Amino acid sequence: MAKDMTVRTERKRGEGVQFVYRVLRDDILNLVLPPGSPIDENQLAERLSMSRTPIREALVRLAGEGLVTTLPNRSTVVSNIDFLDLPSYFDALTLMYRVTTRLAAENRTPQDLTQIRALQDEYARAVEAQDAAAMIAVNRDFHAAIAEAGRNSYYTGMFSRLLDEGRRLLRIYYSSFNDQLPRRYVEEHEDIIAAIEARDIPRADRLATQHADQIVKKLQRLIAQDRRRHIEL
Amino acid sequence: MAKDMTVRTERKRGEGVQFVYRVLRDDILNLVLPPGSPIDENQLAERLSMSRTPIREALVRLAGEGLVTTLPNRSTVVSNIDFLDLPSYFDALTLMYRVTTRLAAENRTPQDLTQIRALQDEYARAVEAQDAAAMIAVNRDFHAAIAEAGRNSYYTGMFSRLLDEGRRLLRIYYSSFNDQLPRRYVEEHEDIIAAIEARDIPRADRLATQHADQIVKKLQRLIAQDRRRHIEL
DNA sequence: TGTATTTTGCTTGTCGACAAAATCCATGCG
DNA sequence: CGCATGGATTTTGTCGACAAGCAAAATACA
Repeated sequence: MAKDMTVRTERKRGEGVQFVYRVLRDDILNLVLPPGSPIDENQLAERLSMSRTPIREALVRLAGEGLVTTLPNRSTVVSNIDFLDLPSYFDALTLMYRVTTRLAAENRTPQDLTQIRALQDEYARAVEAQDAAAMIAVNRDFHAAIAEAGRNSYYTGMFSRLLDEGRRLLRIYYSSFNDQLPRRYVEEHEDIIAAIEARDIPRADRLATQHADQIVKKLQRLIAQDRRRHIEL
Repeated sequence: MAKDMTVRTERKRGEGVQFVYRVLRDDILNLVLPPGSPIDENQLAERLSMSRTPIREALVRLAGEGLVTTLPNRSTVVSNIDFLDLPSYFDALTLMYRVTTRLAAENRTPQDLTQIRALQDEYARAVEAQDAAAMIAVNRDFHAAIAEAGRNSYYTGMFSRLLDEGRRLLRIYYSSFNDQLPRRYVEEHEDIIAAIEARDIPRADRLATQHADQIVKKLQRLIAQDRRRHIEL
């Protein structure tokens, strides 16, 4: 029989929605709920032992972020990853990589640098441990920290959303990860940090562009492979 | 006595949330509800003659877009415009002006051009009529249409949100509008359209940058004036 | 008179219930 | 045998109710 997923924690008033939101968000980004999965409100309400109202509010939030799609009068489902739109996604991602890294080189404080370095260390450990899930999550946080150092809340907001969206994509294609690329990413991160520390804006821009291209190309290759496999079945 | 604001339209099931959302959004963007206004759920529920549930869902959506702020266990209020963050805003706006216009020059179809021209005509009419509200709204749609022509849904999404946010700012400072600048904007729009039609990407980029700088500088001047006025009181 | 504390009133967060809509399923017809 | 029809069931959208939480009013006290 399946594991009992019921969660019956005592929660303070007001924390309910946030709790549901986080649970669902994590499950979606980690592909525990793969794209297309229907989300049953009643079932969730029972599982988390709360009423449907907070569940619905969490779903509305997720829908606002595009992680979930509500079909009127029909079930809400985990949003699909639109593969036709991937070139646009890569384009936007590369642009945000560039502008956030540039701004970081311009505005970083010493505190920002220590924070960024800490995440870089964590990333290196994840690579050493061949822990793909951790690599994906920490990589996200690493670049989010760089964006923070740029001190532009609009960019950090946009970029965070793009990176979250990307987590699902990476999860699909980087699930088994045993080549030498991650190590290369570690080195590229080091270079980026150096440029940010040196306040060398053009170099930061160049490195960020290269790094983004690197990742995008790798993903495109993996996706192309995957496509071919599907066709040849 | 105040006008009776009660709205008692028969609405189909499922349209309730969208209705509230649109009413509130319009009121917020048009400063009918100025920043800081508290939004009372009960009052709204009575005014729109529906229960609090759909109202809350609409508020959650608006909170997700940053247009309202929910203080836990306290009233939700219309989000303030963060004047300290304005340089960041202008920066992000300029960037999005550039990339969307570039992409439009690259990918526009004839249909896109007719759509853009239609909005440009509408804008010119608004300028002629000295209708500031219409100018602001149509200007938004004009640039959104250019973004659409660029065929990158991530950019259009980001840009739309920035433009909406900007509507409030423009509303504050462009409420009385009687100088020669709007006419200049019309001309600049014309030039941008020409560059997009000619698929001249560098020129489109340059013109978009100039146009954005123009608007940003004007706003900064108005804001600086306003600041001084406040201080001198 | 001024400050600390209780009370009161109002607003929000959550709940269970109900009705409209959609889906499912069995039956009947071509 | 396939497809349409219609009722039963599930699921969503909305409602009214109620308790927890906060702010201001009222009270007690120095």
